[in-house]
Amino acid sequence: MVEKLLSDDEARAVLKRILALYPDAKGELQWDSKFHLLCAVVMSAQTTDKMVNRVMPSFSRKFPTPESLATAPIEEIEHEIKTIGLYRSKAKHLKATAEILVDQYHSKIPRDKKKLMTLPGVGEKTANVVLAEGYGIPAIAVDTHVSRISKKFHIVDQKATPHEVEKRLEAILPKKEWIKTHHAMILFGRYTMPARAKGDPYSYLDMQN
DNA sequence: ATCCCGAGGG
DNA sequence: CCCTCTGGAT
Repeated sequence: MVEKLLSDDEARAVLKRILALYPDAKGELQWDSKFHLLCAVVMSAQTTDKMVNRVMPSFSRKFPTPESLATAPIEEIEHEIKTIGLYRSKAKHLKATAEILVDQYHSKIPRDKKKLMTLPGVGEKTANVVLAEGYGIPAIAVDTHVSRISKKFHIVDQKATPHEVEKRLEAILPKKEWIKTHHAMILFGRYTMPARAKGDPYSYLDMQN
């Protein structure tokens, strides 16, 4: 069967309504430096940010700088983040990323999407979060919520990749709206229309179909 | 396509 | 018990 996608205007109307529900949405990850922001976002894969926030204070004290993380024993890093899941690969990626930051970037966090994406554990979604949250650079990070919401409302095809979702959203929204719409979609997906939500998606928008 | 993986909610 | 959580590497 053929899937009917929303027009640009229809998609904008849905997104505008989501934004109206969460006009002041912001990222909920807690961080005190761009380095710790990067670490927190790497950790947040397939994990709630509540769990990440729970380990970040101790993590940040133990590993205040890229140098301290790069030289730490892998077991020590694993121990700090064990409760967030996927901890072995995340610990390995975090240490390797810290080593690259020290060796190639003077321990600074690159302000560049392609450079960010060369870091172990950093893909397009993570890079976009760091750019948007850390540097205020317009970007739409496509996570499970953004992807799910975009598909439920047929803003994109059901088999669209995260990259395709990102390009579609960026094409229909003015850059000024990218970051706040992204945040609104996250909170809408987390609190209003979670993965187990059933029935007509528009009923969650309080909007006529 | 498969693996990584603990914690929380239903 | 089963599903999901601001994914990325192989």
